[in-house]
Amino acid sequence: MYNRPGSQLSNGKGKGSMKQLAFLRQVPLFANLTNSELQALAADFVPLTFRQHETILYQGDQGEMLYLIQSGRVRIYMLGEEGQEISMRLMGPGEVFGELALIDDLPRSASAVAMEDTVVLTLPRSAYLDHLRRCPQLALNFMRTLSTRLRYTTDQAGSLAFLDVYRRVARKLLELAEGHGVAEVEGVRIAVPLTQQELATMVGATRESINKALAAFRRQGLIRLRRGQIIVVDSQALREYVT
Amino acid sequence: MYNRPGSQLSNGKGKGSMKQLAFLRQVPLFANLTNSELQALAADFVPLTFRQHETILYQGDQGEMLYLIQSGRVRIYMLGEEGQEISMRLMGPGEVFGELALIDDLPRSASAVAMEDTVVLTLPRSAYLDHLRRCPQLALNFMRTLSTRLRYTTDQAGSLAFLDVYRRVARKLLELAEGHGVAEVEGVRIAVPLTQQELATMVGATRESINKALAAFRRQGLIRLRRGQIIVVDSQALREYVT
DNA sequence: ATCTAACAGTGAACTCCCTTGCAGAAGGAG
DNA sequence: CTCCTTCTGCAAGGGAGTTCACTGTTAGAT
Repeated sequence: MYNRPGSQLSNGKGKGSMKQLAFLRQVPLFANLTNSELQALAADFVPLTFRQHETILYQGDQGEMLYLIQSGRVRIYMLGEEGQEISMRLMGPGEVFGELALIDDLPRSASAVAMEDTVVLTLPRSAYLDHLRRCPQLALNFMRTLSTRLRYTTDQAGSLAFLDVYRRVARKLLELAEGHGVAEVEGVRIAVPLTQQELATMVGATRESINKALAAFRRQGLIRLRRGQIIVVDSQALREYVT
Repeated sequence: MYNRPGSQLSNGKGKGSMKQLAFLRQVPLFANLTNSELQALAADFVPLTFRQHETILYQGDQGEMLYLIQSGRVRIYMLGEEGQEISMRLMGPGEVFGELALIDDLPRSASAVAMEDTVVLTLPRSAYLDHLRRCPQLALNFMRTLSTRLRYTTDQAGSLAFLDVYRRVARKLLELAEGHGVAEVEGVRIAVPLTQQELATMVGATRESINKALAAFRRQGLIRLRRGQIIVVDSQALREYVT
């Protein structure tokens, strides 16, 4: 775009475009795109803001948007027959959700809720398909994203089938520390406000079972607990526990 | 390459190409491709034959091939720490596996075994990537395939988390009847030789639990059992049971 | 400053399912 | 035909995890 003066970049949508572009460039889905491709994408994005605990999209709805998290955290979950939740994934900035419904045109398979105040960039279905058609690199990235997701989900199913609750909790803690952790003096703090109930939905167990597992890990000095906060002290020991 | 007349279609590999093309055309992954695109693909496929119970690929291996089932059935499964199996899916003619490793270059996440004598068409990684680049329709189809798989896997994880063994069995029976069933006088026969042990790995339970569930369903007249064969008599009642 | 709702911690009873163990039936190999 | 292996069918016992019931704690509202 820098070789096309007076671009549409500085129009209404494009506020803070330089920063925006820098952000988009580091999103895996948009890796290795040319400047003009990125700018074309950026022009179509519409930001939306959600408060903590607000629902972004509902399971069963028709899917018309792709969502990219700019800031905040989003939890994706499914609802069982009797209202039980199971969380499929927990996402942060740079991650994308809502893509499936765009491709196969089926209703949304899960709901999405903001865990904190969150800003998402939305891209309408038709625009996304357009870009996919025009930009082979984007298509390739998208396949890679889907592959990654597929491996992750498969893995999750595997751990539900193989592991007991304690191990599933340990595993999830490590995953959360890896993906949403910040290093501190005590250890790696999981930087998402997370109730035991929510953690329970992520490993497919009850809140009480999670409480027991966490208490055990705390007694062994593997983790430290604050209200709504978990600090992984000895990730090595946790890792060994899972094995 | 594909617009070069006197194509390499009728060379060594292309034996029975008319039939081959007809087969490829009905594979979802290759839907809506032009003749020349299909022929280009067909020229790169190499058929391989596997006997019943032979392993086609091993979890942990490096993935260099895409597999398309021409005839037979293939079961995909993962191995747990202590050698326990969990089956991820059961596939028949026209279905594709081994695609993930092609895209993200990671080791195979699961093993594949032939449930019957099976013929697969294999496509080398580089050839597939080539075709993906050249043929946008193929790329789109591939995304759709991945989407479908992702929904399926997510669903599986959900049922592991939500449902008890009886319901999981009922659900799996319906799915098998749908995907691999043949209509008969008694009901829909599941046309895959399937031991209770294998069924157990598909729902994440023990062989004994499966036996109990099947016996219960048989007593209620929902299914009929032969050795290695299951006939779904009352699929409606089964469906209601799951709910 | 107090009240209230949501969150965290724990124990007892119960339940589903796994484990263990065994016996009968069916199929393939010799 | 007979042996041996694999598959199927049960049942008692045990254990991991859920359900239920309750108390203590903390944040946020009034």
